[in-house]
Amino acid sequence: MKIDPNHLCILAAIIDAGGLSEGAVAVSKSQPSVSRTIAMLEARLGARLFEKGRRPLRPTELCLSLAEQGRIIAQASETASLSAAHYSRGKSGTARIAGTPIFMDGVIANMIASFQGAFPKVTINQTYGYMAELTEQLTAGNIDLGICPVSAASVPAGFAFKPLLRGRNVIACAPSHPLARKSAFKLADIASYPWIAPPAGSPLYSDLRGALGSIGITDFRVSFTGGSLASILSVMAGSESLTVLPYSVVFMQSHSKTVTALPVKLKHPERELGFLWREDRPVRPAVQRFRKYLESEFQVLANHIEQKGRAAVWRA
Amino acid sequence: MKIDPNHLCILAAIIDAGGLSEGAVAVSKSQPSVSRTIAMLEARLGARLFEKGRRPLRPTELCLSLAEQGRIIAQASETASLSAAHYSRGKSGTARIAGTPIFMDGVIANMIASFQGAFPKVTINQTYGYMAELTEQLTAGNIDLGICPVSAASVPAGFAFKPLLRGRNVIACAPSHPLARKSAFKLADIASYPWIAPPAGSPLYSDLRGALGSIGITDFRVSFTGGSLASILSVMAGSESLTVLPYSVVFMQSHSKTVTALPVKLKHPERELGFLWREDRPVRPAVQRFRKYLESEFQVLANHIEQKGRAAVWRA
DNA sequence: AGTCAATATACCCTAATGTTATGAAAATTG
DNA sequence: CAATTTTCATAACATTAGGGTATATTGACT
Repeated sequence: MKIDPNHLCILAAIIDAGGLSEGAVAVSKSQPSVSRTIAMLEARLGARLFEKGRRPLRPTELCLSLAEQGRIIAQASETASLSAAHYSRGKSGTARIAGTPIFMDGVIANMIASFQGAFPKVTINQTYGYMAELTEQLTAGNIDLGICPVSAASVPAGFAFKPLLRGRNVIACAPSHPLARKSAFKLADIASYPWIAPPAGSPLYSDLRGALGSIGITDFRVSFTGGSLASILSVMAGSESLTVLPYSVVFMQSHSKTVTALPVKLKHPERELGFLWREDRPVRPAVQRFRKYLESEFQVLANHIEQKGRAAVWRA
Repeated sequence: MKIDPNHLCILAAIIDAGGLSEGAVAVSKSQPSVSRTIAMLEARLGARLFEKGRRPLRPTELCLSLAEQGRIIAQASETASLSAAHYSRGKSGTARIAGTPIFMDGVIANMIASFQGAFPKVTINQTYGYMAELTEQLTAGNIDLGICPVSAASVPAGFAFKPLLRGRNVIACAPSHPLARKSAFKLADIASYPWIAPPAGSPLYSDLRGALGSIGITDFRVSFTGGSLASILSVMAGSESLTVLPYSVVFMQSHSKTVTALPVKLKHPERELGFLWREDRPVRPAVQRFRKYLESEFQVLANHIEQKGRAAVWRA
């Protein structure tokens, strides 16, 4: 015979509360309702659950063993409620994000770290990809959110885009670089250093030529290409190489003193870094939470960048 | 928000069974019923439990974590059902019995042992007492069943009595006793040995005089009195003492070769050993089970006693 | 594209559960 | 020990969650 788990919970509540009336309050039901529920349970079980004619209701041994299970059930039910609440407030769950490697490594990774500090039960699933892969993965439902530089005009149909940071590229080098230590230098000097090119196919790669062209440099030597941010920084630290990086990336690395920006005004790309997602997909709470978190982080970051950048890089 | 434990069970069933329809079968409900239950749950949670528009129904992560609890609940519910079934079949629970010490130790204890072998989850709560205490304890609800010699006529109002064994007392002694080794002896010889008297107040004590009187012995020396069965047997084994015991007790001890009965025909008491209980009290299944068990054991015992007794004791 | 199998909806109905008012009985207290 | 209080049970009634059958809908597969 199957016993309704609810009834077992009520049983446990009565016993733990020390009385039918108190138990009724504990499960927020009326006293008669609980009384009748017990009576029906007894009838179905064909056994008494409380000794007859005792006013401080005394449970039988059967009742006690059933209440044991009732407690377990109440506990599980409570846990379920909590995890549902957690989930729908975005405090647990999974957010699957993907983005361009340089940004993910140079900017987002830091934010993920602090996000995880605040919401440790949210699992972040991070992968890499450029625009084409991102739209593909979003459509396939493999990721929830893309993060990449997009020119607002080129957002594909069916996708939503929320800009976070305007694109500002800078010429980056190691802090120990000869040019970084000069207060002033000629643009022509720049061209003589070896260049690190971002991974082929990345938006940065095309930015590189455009940016240098904008300051009259068309001829330069590429000494290293295709690496991740980590390898770019390593190469840069051990050489006199230059490269073009988003200022946000340089800024985020500034505390580690591995990279700095030269005070050269480049032509900035039309693109803005932002979120990309399919607008026809429901947004899971954890994703929503993560998005909001990054948005506020980026707002702070954007201010800092604007101030520091104006002072140190495009002061010209 | 409180989640109905039943719904969590259903969730678990669906996932474990690998489909809504199979899950419905698993919880023995119709498919539409389960479908609607899920839909309502989703509405209340404000979150999807299964991904929309996927035919082999795919659970969301929230669903999985809820199902986890559902499994716990199903398990607890199952356990509760089982323990209820066990209980109402008398396979678990408690039986509180009390009886006269000599019978409890000499006869019932053995039966309890075998009963416990058959029903290990039934707790037997054994205490001692004579008629007066038994009726008192029964009325107070401290015990479920009394076991003692009662003359059918003297059953108090409100009590029920079920006879198990007619009273047959014998003269008992150690197997090594001089009289036990003789094939024949005069009754007068008996009187010369020291006597062990049963505990004062016990029915046996009054039986002692009556029985010996019936064979013409009125003058005898009491060397030991008041002990339990164990002490009586010990004293008897180490001396040439005689005593009067129920033949059932002597019979049950026969395998241990610590006591034997002299072939003397005594006047048997009017009383019969039997169960005593209050007929206005509901009988718990475990008590019922125990009672039935003892009844059948006693039936067998009664036959054995009748045969063996006729052959060895009251053959005269 | 058509078929099949799985899930969702519509509809009706029963039974469980809730509420308030009230009765009964055990426990407590003067 | 009678009066009172506390606690539980019952009655009567309203509501609705939840069950079933029949049927529509929709992914998935050939």
